[in-house]
Amino acid sequence: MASARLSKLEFQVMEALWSGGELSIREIQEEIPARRTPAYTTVQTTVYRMEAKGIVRRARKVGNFHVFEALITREAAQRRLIDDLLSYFGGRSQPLMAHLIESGKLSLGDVKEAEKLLRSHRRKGE
Amino acid sequence: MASARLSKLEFQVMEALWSGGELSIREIQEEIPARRTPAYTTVQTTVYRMEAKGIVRRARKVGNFHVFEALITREAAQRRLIDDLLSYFGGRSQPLMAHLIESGKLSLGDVKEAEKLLRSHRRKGE
DNA sequence: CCTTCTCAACTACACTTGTAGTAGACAATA
DNA sequence: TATTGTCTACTACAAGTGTAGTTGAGAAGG
Repeated sequence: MASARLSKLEFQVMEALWSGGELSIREIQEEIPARRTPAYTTVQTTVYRMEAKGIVRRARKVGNFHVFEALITREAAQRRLIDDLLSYFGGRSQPLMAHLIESGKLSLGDVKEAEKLLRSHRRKGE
Repeated sequence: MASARLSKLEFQVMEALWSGGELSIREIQEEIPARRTPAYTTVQTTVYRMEAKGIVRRARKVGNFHVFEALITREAAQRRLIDDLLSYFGGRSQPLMAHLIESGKLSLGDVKEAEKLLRSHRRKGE
């Protein structure tokens, strides 16, 4: 139940559910923004597998179709993703930062904002 | 040739090669810091697959064993890893930063250093 | 009511990755 | 030289994931 590692497609399914609340397979499929949209049954298989893993659940049945809902939060999933990445770097975030900066993916504004966030976070304790 | 996605174990193999230069399978295996060290043949299989993918190469033969070397740089591999992660966040690094801060993985010192790095990076242009 | 559409449920398959065993060649050593 | 250890090369296999087809049931529309 902790959080579970999500594959790319699974993450996209979750993204749809986090944004859209309770959705049918069809709705999830339509929500997936991929250039090449996966077939309905591809999404269906993935959702079923996620159900087996306990990361989504059938919320209710509407007519002849089911409506699914997320069982883990976006924050937990994102954190898991990041922790996995960090494990490649021995848990240190410095190499990560360095790369973001070098490849121009981090602006001075981003850093400023991070700093502000960090200060307020520290004020709150923990 | 670009960079290729590396799995965890593959990354550990590369880590050994990046640090140690040219190594035999045995040496790579011994270098892998995992709590539970994989069997010799597990490492061997992985290295062979990496060879097929063109990310390592047999540098030379010493006695009856081969010595392998890395064909991609640590920087390229790390960048690929990070880009893959960012693709989960729509390419934006802000959510990443926020998580790092919230989970206490980013200190004020880290941010300060990032800022410094960013400024000097910008001075150099690009 | 008959036809058509849409789902659910199941099955299938290929590829990647972690995992490791086996057979045979070769080297080192007693 | 006979024995023992170490490598290479090959084979095997299960889990996870992306991919999608088939079959049958039920809804919707004419």
